[in-house]
Amino acid sequence: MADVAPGSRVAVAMSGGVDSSTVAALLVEAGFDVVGITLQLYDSGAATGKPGTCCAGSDIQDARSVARHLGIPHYVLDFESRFKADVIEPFAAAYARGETPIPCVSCNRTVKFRDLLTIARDLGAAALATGHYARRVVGAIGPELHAAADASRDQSYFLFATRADELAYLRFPLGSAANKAETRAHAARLGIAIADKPDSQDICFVPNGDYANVVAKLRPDAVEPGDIVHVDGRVLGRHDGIIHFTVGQRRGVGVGGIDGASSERLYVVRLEPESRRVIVGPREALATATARIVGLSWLGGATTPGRRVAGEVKIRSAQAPVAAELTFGPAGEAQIAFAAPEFGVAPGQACVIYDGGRVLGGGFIARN
RNA sequence: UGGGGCGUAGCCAAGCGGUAAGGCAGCGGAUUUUGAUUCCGCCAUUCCCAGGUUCGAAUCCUGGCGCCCCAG
Repeated sequence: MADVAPGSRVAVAMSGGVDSSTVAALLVEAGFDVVGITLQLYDSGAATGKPGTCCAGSDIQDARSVARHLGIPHYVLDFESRFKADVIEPFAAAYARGETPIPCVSCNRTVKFRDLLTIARDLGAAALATGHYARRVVGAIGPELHAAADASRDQSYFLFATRADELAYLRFPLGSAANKAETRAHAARLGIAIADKPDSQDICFVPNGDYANVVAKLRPDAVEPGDIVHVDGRVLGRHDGIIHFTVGQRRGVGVGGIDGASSERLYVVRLEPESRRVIVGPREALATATARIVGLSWLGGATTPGRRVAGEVKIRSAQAPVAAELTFGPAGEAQIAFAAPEFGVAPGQACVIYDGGRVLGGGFIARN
């Protein structure tokens, strides 16, 4: 926050969780004119009783009481329709297409860093702070996005689509925290009642982790049963809809020990929405050397087609970066070549490329 | 109805007289602001059925029943 004038107004995106509540408290303590903003993103009734998610109904109450405790103004904005259009519907559409969406990225790039950010500006705030574990480092030509100091909590993967102009306005005060315990210690020290609240997990708008049920309601057409087919051609069984599967998945396929077949673990290798087939095979069948990414977002300089960039990539959040090379393709596209084969490269998921701890950019893994 | 083989958990399968391996699937948990992966734990008082031998049987014997293969 060093580059924000002391005492100036700062907006804080308060989800009602420990992290963003602590950010608000720390900024109040540091003397900023803090304004809390909480978004109502979906029907809170549907998620009632589901603790630990980032934006649930009860969390709005938590955010409100933290703001009251801190003595700061607090606004709750109804973003339900935008969230539905920009996050939930694309989420369902992706599953219907046989992809595995990553709603947190959609949410950050639209509802939070586009819409909420605009409102923060309208409120006269000099910056918008969030509770993300990522670092914003001011480099030679402007702010850069870096992984959090605590690699185990790093959330930069979910922020790869952040644009330079947005990054200029954003602040992530927790990015340099040593670990979550440090955040909780701050929360306790600053008298935040929810200092011990569990971490969020699962998709915030999906109660009980049953995302397929949410997809089914929005896209009943996408829930047609089909065959489960082995890569060698054998039909092993039936499934209840392609939306229940993701590339790389092992459990829940339900086709172990088929009629004398070898008792090897079977993974989902590919989804074929046209024929509604789920193709499964041994782990080796998942090995992938390259991936085409679309919807490229780039913070690392020129994107001239043919230009190559060596770095490390993540194709899922909870994974150590692995060596790879990116080659820019036509507008918005790039090709990734992994130094060693990757297993479980799922279309729809994000592929983020790093240079050391710095996020250069990323995109979404395309099918085929 | 001659010959041969086999019947162990949802599936595959070890065991060959000493008190039921393992794998797959499934279930539970840990991890995780996506989906997954991974890891940990659980999962046959019982071996097709009925008798018998034995201190002791899934393992040996007898008789059933059920499959499979070859030959008619």
